Amino acid sequence: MANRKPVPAKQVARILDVAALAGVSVGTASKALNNTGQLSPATRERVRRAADQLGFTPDTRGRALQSGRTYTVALLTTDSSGRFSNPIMRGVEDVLSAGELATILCDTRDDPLREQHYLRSLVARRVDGIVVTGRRTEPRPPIDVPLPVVYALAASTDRADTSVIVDEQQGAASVVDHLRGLGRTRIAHVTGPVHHRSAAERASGVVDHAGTLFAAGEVLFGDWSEQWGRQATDQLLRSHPDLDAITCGSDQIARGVCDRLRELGRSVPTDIAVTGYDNWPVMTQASRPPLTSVDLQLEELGRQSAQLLLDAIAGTRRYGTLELPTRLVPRESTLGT
Amino acid sequence: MANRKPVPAKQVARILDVAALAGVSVGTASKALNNTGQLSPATRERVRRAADQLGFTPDTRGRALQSGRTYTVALLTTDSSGRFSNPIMRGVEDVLSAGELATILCDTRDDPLREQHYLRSLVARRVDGIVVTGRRTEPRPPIDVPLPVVYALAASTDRADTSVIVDEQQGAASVVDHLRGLGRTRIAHVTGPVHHRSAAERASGVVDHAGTLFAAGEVLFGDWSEQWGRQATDQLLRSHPDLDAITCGSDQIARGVCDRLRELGRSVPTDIAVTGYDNWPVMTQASRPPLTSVDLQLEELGRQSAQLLLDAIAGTRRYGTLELPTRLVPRESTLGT
DNA sequence: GGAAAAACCGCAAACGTTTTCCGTCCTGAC
DNA sequence: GTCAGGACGGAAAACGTTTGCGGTTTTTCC
Repeated sequence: MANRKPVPAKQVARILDVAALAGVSVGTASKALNNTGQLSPATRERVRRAADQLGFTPDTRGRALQSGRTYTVALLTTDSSGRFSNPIMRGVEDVLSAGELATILCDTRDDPLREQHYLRSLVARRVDGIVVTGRRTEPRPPIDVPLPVVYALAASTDRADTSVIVDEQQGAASVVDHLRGLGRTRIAHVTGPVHHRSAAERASGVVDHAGTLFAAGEVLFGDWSEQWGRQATDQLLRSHPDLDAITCGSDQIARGVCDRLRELGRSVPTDIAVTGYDNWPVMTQASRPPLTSVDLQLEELGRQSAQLLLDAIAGTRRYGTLELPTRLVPRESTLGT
Repeated sequence: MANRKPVPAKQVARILDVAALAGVSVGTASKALNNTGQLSPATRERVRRAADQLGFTPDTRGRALQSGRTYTVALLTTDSSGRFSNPIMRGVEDVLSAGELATILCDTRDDPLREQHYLRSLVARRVDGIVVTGRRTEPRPPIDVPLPVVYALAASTDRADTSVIVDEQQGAASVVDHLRGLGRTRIAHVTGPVHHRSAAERASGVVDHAGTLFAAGEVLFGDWSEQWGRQATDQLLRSHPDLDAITCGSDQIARGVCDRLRELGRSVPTDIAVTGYDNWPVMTQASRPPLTSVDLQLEELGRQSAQLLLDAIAGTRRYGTLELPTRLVPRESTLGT
């Protein structure tokens, strides 16, 4: 880590250089490379050769200025951990990179000042559109920019905005259906803080869909930790010793439940089946036994969001909220070995 | 999700509009807004007012074309999970967003074709520079672009390139020092695959630095799972029943070790102290007891990388590899309660 | 062989900035 | 009253591309 040298001034080829080498005008060169206008096949080929020879790549800055589009979109997220925004980002990129769009990542860290800063910067850059996402599913106030926007995972509070979210009720229902199919008839539910929208929705989904199969009196709200899963297990077994299934609002809670049941000598799933939620591999795989869980299909959510954003950019905007289905992933914690 | 309306044609103000409103030429307007040239305070103020009134934000496209810089850099990563690249990204953003630079995220998913695709796109965009990172620490082949590049976490195989990596040896040594300070004298090490560079480096760091305190005969290589941690614990207790500390190459392994020790009725840390590595909160916090671990300081690594990239862009490039220190985070698994 | 039509290609404007250079006006000194 | 110099602001080029229009050449047809 010592010596310093000046960076050599790299000269990249411009279309002017290509045109000169091919012996044509820049306009002609442009047409040749973009397969537009009417040119003889011979000149087209000659220009292409020249471009190859010089390693020419058209400067998107010029193109952006001319076309009015930057072929850039931004992902604005509050989820620093990336637990949720990473899969969404992958889905978004999937769709966008096919269309030669690039994605700028802006992590607001839940700081309104940072958010404002980023928005100004993005508007200055004339990005083609913005995908807004978060780590929680509570609806959020819309952002105020003269650009197409799609809200992913957390809907906009303005119902007229375009939002794509997860159908939590359906996810919870699929868990209940799964357990019913396995003959379970006395179901409980343990989840996170009552004021978390996802906790509340998953809980009501389970309770509503289970009907008389819900045998635990009430849902146990706590936090998203394994610790709480263990504690809740004790509570449940004391108040309702005859349970044969415990559904959880997250994989962490479910893992705590499994751990505690094992410590108490109760077999999962023979005595009691356990289900998680989120399908977080690091939890579902490491749990003993591995957890049946609900996959949020966030990559698909990202893809859909990106597609809607592209539509909005193209001028055909869809208004309102789109709810996407989840996918149940059965594992040993309900199926056994 | 039904009706479709055409998006109204949003007209954003150009500097021409500002100039017209202020009654000056565009050149003058530019100077007024950028505090350059020599203008009377009165005109300067008049132009500013006009800009405010129109909500004018200068179009970075024009600026980029004129200045030769795009004020955009890319983070090229192979780490889809984001486990490592997320903190690095945060650090990078920290430094870059202060300079009004934006960060494009490119996830290659370990696919050389995708990587090529992204590189072409980035060169076409004339980004100012690229930070290359990965989820593993093995040195990687350099990328071939006419741009400043900094390699973060995984160094370039070309030693003349600029790389910023973690000093794994130092991290391992700090664990040993910690245990020695607590009076532990019979230390073992359990880690991941032998052909993983980070596993090998951490292992040799522990062995070399522990000297005669290393009492386990040899390092146990396996995989990065809790399962392996549990299994290795059995092996170790059989072969070396008198151990008083087990150091692990990852937090997952360490958690497995703790779980198994508890199942066997051995107290952590009274009987045996346990340490992890990576300081992954979801593991260190959830483990019983919480894990003493080594923090990789990835955010700092991101900041340093970004700073070196800025230097390179400015023309003062530093060649070679910079190794950053880690930070030991003591918790109950060595300290007790 | 001539005219009409088609094929081909160049010119110049346009996108939105910044910056250099130059002209005009004013001030003040002699 | 003239001139030098400074203060101020405008005109135009430059960045790199795309595209509409018009001009020139070639082909086609009678």
